[in-house]
Amino acid sequence: MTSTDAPTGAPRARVERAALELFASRGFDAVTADEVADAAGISRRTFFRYYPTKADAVWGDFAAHVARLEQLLRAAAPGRPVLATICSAYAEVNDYGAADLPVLRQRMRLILTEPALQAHSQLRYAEIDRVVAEHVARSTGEDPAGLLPRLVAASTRAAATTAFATWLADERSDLGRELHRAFDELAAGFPSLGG
Amino acid sequence: MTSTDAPTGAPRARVERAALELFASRGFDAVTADEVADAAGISRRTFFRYYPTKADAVWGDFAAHVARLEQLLRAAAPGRPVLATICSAYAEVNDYGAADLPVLRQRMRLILTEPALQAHSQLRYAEIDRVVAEHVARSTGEDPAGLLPRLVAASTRAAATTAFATWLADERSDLGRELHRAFDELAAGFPSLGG
DNA sequence: AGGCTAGTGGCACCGAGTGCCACCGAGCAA
DNA sequence: TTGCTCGGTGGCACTCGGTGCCACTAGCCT
Repeated sequence: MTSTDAPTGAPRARVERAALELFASRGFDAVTADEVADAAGISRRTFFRYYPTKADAVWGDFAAHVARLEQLLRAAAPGRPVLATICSAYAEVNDYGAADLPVLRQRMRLILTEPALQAHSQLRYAEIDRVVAEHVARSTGEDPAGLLPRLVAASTRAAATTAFATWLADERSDLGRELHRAFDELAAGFPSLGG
Repeated sequence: MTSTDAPTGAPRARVERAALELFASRGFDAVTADEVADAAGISRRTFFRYYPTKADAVWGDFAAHVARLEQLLRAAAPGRPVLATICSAYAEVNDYGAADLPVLRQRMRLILTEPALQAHSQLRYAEIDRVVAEHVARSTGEDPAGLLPRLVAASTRAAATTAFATWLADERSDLGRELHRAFDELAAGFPSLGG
């Protein structure tokens, strides 16, 4: 992802790389938007035209991410268990090639550890939750705003972010495997808790 | 909660009421910190000494909230199922008298609908997650940073916020009942999903 | 009285975002 | 070539959240 050469794709990628690098080395709050803009060779004003927020520079083309997730969910086999479908969709959307993994790690480390980005992430997650809740609603015939669709969306997202966290903590782990471990626990009502 | 008369408790409560009222009527972003301070009869500078952030004025004494949750979890019967303990703790911490319910509704509506507050809430939730994860770690003998404690903390919090959302959507619903509905689904692996 | 302390307010500053306008370059018509 | 529009850019000034600093006041103690 984020490596498409759409019209004016190149400068955006430059900004994103500069931002990630600066934030990772000096901390999100300690880097001003001016510095990111300078490092990317554009003006501060243009930076805020590319990304509505300093935080948004960390998330690549997130709208495409969500769109892809939605596509996967819509294309899923109708008979398949809902949680399995959601797990596969999460796994596939986050299936990066080995070359892109370092950037993903850098990005996720920032999002999960920097308070400002942690806060901002809730707004991005809400878009994901909407898409997942709609899928659950389609699968069960319930209202997307009802308890079950919302709950499944929120819990699966919780599983996904938890998987990301444990994946980050272990340099050698595999993201897909962590996702499955988390979803398996969730789907079975946390059997590892015992009683 | 938040109705204790601790030293200098009164002015803080005035600020909180003014903030809640203004934010609810005109929207969080449309109200400046100056306006809240004026409405509460204090200076802007003092406002930011009471609350480190405009958003924090919406959450009452949240630290006490978390402390109470932690106490309940520590005092729980050791043999009891972990999820049941967590559900009870959430329910008890959020068990308000009828007189305080309107304020709670106002507060939660703001937190769940205003984007800026939605983002900020993630930082508060992280404190809750820490406490819950530690409880799970104590109960299972695992590392609090491991997958299971983190996952249970994140999923139960997801259940709680979902319960809040459905509670908000129905004027006549009972928060405790919504919490139990959500936790029951979660603990049983979402039986309502069917297969 | 003098002195200490806690709480307050005012002031100046930084940084994120935004609206506005001026500029520049590519295309296109005459 | 000249003149035109037009999308992308940069500069500028402004609002607002948040912070550091200092001066002031009210108690309170001896």
